[in-house]
Amino acid sequence: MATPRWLDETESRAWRGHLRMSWLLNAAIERDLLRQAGLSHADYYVLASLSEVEGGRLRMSELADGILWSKSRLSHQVARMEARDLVRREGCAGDARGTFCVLTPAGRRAIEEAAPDHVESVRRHLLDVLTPEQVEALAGITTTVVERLGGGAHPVASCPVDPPANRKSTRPAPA
Amino acid sequence: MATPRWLDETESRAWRGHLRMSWLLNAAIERDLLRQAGLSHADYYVLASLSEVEGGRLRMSELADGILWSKSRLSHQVARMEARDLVRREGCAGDARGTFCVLTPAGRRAIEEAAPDHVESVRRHLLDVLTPEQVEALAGITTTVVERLGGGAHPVASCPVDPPANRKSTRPAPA
DNA sequence: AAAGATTGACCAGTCAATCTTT
DNA sequence: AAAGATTGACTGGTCAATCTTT
Repeated sequence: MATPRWLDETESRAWRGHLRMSWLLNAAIERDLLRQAGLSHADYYVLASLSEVEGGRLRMSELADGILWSKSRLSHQVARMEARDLVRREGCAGDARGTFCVLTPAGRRAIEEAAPDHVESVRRHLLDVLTPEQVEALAGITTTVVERLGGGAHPVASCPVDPPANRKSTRPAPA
Repeated sequence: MATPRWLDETESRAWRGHLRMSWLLNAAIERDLLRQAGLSHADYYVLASLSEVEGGRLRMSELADGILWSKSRLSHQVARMEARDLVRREGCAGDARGTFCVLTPAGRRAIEEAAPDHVESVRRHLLDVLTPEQVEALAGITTTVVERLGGGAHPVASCPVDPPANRKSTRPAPA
């Protein structure tokens, strides 16, 4: 086995920095979300995904693929959310194996109320701290890495972290 | 409440990209580490931190601060690792409240064997996929964000993800 | 047998309570 | 009372097994 190519100083800052940043960023945003909206990040992912599609309904597997979760994890999560009346499960006509996960009115309300603060939180902790060039660089970096890691198979319902519905809303495209 | 400033396309790519990248990267590296060395990422953090300090020993609180964990989490983790003979706990002369976490010979061996593959893994999934400019940009971005998030209070024992000891080793500075 | 989904047992992490030493 | 650390109960996630429909 050849002698390993250890990380140089910049590489080390990039890797360790990434680890710390992920950890701290996640903690900060989770904290904000919980305090302001009573939602976990996981809740938000699910609600946001549903809010972005026509009818607020998605097959369990589509939803799971979209947010890169295992079916099992999603089942557990949805069970809990169902108990809180944020989503509801419905059988799937045509393919009796399938199950739809559907946004309830309360779920819709929850995500729409949560979104503005959440976006603000993401800005405060990440985007507004960086220069526009850095934001662009981050977009490029993550796109490249994600493609390589096979997350390139893009999510059915786009990603989970957006503001609410892009559809019926009168809001400017929130992307 | 003012109308929220939704994310534009680049911002959205940066934020969602970060989320996906973190998730996928963590999964890939954890998988490699487990397969190649039988260690979890958490194990690696602890072992790496210890391997980087004189004597392979650190107070529990210092160790916890270094890797941004709660004392509670570290206690549980160390208890499990102690059972596997990777670390050992020792009382602290002088301050009887304190506890040292000490690398065992087996623990030292484990981290030293794991490190080369781990570094290779980090390169394969992240660093080698990026241009040198991107690596530098990532270092800059993460440094900025981490400082803002207060993780700026730098770790006592540096960060957790390095190759083994920088000290007695004959290796070129790996950090 | 494969796809869609759920379940239960188990493991890891969090939170609040506790204990000891300073 | 504060600092250092541990413990136990609870929550969330993983893995393997299961069940139904295709």
